[in-house]
Amino acid sequence: MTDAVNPKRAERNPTAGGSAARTAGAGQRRSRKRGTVNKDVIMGIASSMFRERGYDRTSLEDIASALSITKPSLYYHFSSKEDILLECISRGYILFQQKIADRDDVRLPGRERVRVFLEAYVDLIQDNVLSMIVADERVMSDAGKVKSRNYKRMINRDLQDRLEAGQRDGSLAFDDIKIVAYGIFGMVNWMTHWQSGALDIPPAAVSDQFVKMIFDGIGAPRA
Amino acid sequence: MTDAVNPKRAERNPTAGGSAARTAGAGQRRSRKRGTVNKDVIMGIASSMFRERGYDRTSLEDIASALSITKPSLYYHFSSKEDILLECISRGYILFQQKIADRDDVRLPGRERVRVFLEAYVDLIQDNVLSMIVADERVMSDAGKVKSRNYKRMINRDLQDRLEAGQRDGSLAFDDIKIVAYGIFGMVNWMTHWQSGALDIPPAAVSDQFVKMIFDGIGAPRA
DNA sequence: GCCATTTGTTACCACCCGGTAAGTACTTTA
DNA sequence: TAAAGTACTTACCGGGTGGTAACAAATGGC
Repeated sequence: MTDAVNPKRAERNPTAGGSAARTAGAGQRRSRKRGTVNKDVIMGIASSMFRERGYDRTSLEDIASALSITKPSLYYHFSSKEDILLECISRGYILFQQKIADRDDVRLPGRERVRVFLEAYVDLIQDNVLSMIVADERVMSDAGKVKSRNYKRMINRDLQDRLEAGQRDGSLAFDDIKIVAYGIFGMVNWMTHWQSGALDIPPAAVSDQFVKMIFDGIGAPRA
Repeated sequence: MTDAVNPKRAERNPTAGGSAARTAGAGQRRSRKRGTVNKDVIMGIASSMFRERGYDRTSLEDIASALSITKPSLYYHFSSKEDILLECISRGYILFQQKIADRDDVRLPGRERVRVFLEAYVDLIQDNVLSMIVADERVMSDAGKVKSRNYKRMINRDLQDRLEAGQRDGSLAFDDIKIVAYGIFGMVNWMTHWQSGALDIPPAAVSDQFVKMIFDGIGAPRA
C-alpha cells in the first residue's frame, strides 16, 4: 500500500462512460483510434468543458479522459493549459468571424448590423464556443493576458463600430457608447451563468428578445 | 515509505504583507489587536477578495493573512470556506434589503421601483458586497447550492415583482418577463467582470445610463 | 525491412489547498 | 485568584493539480 504511487490512477472503469464526456462524443480510454485526436478535437472538448465547469475547475485530466487519452498526451499538442485556453479563444473568434461573414453587409443600417452581431454571438455562446467569455484574466500569465485582452478588444471594437454606424445613419440613438456596449455584452455574456434550464430556450428566441429589449427598451411608450 | 511529508510547507515569510490586503487595511501578521477580528470584519474582507479574485482563487490563507491572523483562526469563526461564502451571500442580501428599504415605496409606479432596485444593486456591486453574484454553484456542496439558489431566487423574484407591477400600471411594456429579468441581471452582474478602469465610473452614472438604456432602448424613435 | 516521426503511455514531482489536532495566551466572571 | 470561555497559534495531513522525464507503439517514406 504505497500511498505515493497511486495505483488507482491507471485503473479506470472501462464500462463507465461517466458524465465527463456528456458534451461531445468520447469513449473509454484506449477505445479511440490512434491519430483521431488532433488539436481541433481537443479544443472542441476543452471549449465545452471550460464553458460548463469553468477553466479553473476543468483539470487537464478531465479533458484528457473525455478524449480517452492521458494527461501528458495533451502536452504533445499544446505547451500548457493556458495554451489550450488561448487557442480556444482564438478558435472562437475565428468561428465568430466566419459565422458573421455570411450575413454581414456594411451597407445595412447600423441597427441591423448590431442585430447580425448579436444573433451570431448568442448562437456561439450556446454552442459553448466563445471561450473568450469564460477566460478570466486573473488566472493567466502576463503574456496570456495580453493575447486574451486583444481578442476581447477586437470583438468589442466590432460592436462599437456597428453602434457608431447606427448613430451616424440615424438608426440608433444613445449617450454613452461605452456603457451601452458594456451593457449589451453583459446581457449576452451572462448567459454563460444561466442554469441549464434557461439555456433550453432556443438561441433565436433569446437573441430576438434581447435585440427587441436593446432597441426598444421596456418602458411603455409615453403618450 | 511515505515521501508525502513536505517539510518546507511550514516555512512562510512572516514579513511579507504582500499585495493580498490591498482592499482593506491590514498589516503584518500579529500586528492586529486581539479581538478586533470578528465575523463581520472577516466577511468584509472575504467579500472583497471573492469579488476581486474569485472564490476559487481566494485561499483561506489569503483571507487570513489580509486580516493578520492565521488560516486555522478562521475556523474559530466559520466552519468551512463555503460557510464564509454563504454568510457573505446572506450579508449581501441583508445589506441590499436595508439599502433599498429607505427609498422603496410600493405606491410608486413599477418603472420607478425598478429604478430604485437597480440603483441599489449597482451601488452594492461596486462596494464588492454582493457575493451572490460571484458564487458559482458548481463549486458548492448540495446544501450550499440550495441556500445560494434561494437567495438568488428571492432577489430575482423581487425584480420580477417590480417588472410585473410596471406592466400592470402601464409604466412598463415587454413580452417575456424571464428574458427581460435575465437581461437586466446580466447587464449589472457582468460589472463584476469589468476591468478596473471601467469600474472607476461612478455608480450613479452607471445605473443612470443602464436604467435609461433599459427603459428607452437605443433604437432611434421612428418617425 | 529499417528508421524517423508522430502519438501516445507510465511513473513521478513540487506545490498548493482545505481542513484538523492540540496547545497557548488573553479576558471575563464568580 | 482560579476556573471557564474566547481567540488565537504551530504543526501537520490527504488529496488534487499542472507539468516533466523517459519510454513504447503505430505510421509513413525510403
